[in-house]
Amino acid sequence: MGYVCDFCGEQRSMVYCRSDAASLCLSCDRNVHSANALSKRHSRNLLCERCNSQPAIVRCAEERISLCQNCDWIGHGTSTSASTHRRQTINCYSGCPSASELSSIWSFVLDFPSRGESTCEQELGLMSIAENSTTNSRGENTIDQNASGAVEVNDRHEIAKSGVWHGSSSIPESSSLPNNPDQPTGSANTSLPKLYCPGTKCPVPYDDANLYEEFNMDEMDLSLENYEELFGVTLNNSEELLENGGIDSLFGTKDMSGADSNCRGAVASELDINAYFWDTVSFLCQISNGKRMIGVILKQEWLVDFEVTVSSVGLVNAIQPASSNAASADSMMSNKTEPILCLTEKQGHSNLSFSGLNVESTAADYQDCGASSMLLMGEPPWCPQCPESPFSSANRSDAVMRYKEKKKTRKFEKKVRYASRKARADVRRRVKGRFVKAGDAYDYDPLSQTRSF
DNA sequence: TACATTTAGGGGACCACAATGCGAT
DNA sequence: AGATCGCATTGTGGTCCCCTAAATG
Repeated sequence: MGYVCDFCGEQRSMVYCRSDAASLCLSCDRNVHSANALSKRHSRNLLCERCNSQPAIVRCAEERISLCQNCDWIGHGTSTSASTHRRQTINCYSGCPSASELSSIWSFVLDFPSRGESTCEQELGLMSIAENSTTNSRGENTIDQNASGAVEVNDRHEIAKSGVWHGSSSIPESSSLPNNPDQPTGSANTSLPKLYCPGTKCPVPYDDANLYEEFNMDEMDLSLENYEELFGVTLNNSEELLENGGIDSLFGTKDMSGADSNCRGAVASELDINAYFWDTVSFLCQISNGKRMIGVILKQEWLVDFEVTVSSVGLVNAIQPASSNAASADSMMSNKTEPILCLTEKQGHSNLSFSGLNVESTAADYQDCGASSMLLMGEPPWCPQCPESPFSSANRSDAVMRYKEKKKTRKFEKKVRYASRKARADVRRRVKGRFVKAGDAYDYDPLSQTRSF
């Protein structure tokens, strides 16, 4: 069962645009990405035919199916029989390629056995070249070009040229391959993620010391969507998070009954603290009434950010080592790799919501703690797990590997949550950058090449 | 070296309105 | 319990403006 186009909501989606974070049918892909020069530069790829949510990076010749990295690994990385399947790299593209262009990029593009019912394939052949196309003297549609004057096809050097490899091993990274003179420099999405086989095939063995060295809060993804991905456990119910030790067990904290009371001075009034981090997971927490604050501090760099972010609510004083405490500022700052869980509690009851899931929690769920005390303790962040903890070391290792993998492929492009809104904004007229009412005089029309005054 | 001025860069605010969320019916 | 309605909120991009840090005199 496929998914419908994010834009028209009617046609079956076939391509994925990372920039728009949208799955589009071919027709809408063309319409959306022909709007302006910038949108033409969006790198798109086929949609994974298995999960229908991620861009496909390989095509299995045996199964005749396009797969994203994850599905590829699931299908080929774990099965010895399937691991020998011939697979072909799927190149991404930008610009507004014609049907012939697309078929040249994806030789199999007109041969989707599992999508025969879709009308998009027909569109591929019938796709009209609209406003951006020209017709030559022979009445043939010419290929749309992007700002640089050419349809960009991003390949992956030699492996992409030959296009085929076998086995379950990782796709060779671009950097390990000879430079391809044809490769357009600076084109988007040229470095596809390295494939990992968690466990024995992981090219970088999990190493605790290395782990914390690699953590950099600056690169943390602030999305709770990572929960399942990172921990390998589905958070079916927010209560699960708070049961069995709740966040404490998740974070591997220990009893903080003897914690520095200075932390208790950190009180927020009405506030939303947006981000709480723990290693590979990040929480989006909303504190309903400022009764409780949770902070996780990983490294000095992030500590600074944390202070700045919530200084207005007084947490700075709480997480900074108090003068009365034996932990000096130096020791705090030198303890870069040790996360701190700082929980403050003003009242016994508060509402936490985790990404929309409201959680009723009681004071017993958390213990007051002191950041500086944590520092003194010097406990590693991954404290021994409770026996009943769902997060075994194996799961954790998997989570760490997933985190590392994601870290390598992470991009900091602006995420567009609603492609339809973006499309609307892209064509909306403005005055000095500001949207103006329809019908009002404007000085900038995104749809026109030149400004109108 | 200390201070004042200039320059460069970053980030937030602003705008309209369709999409979305959510409570009430 | 599900459907419908109506109101409030959200999110989108280009430009301007303010603030801070760095550079210069």
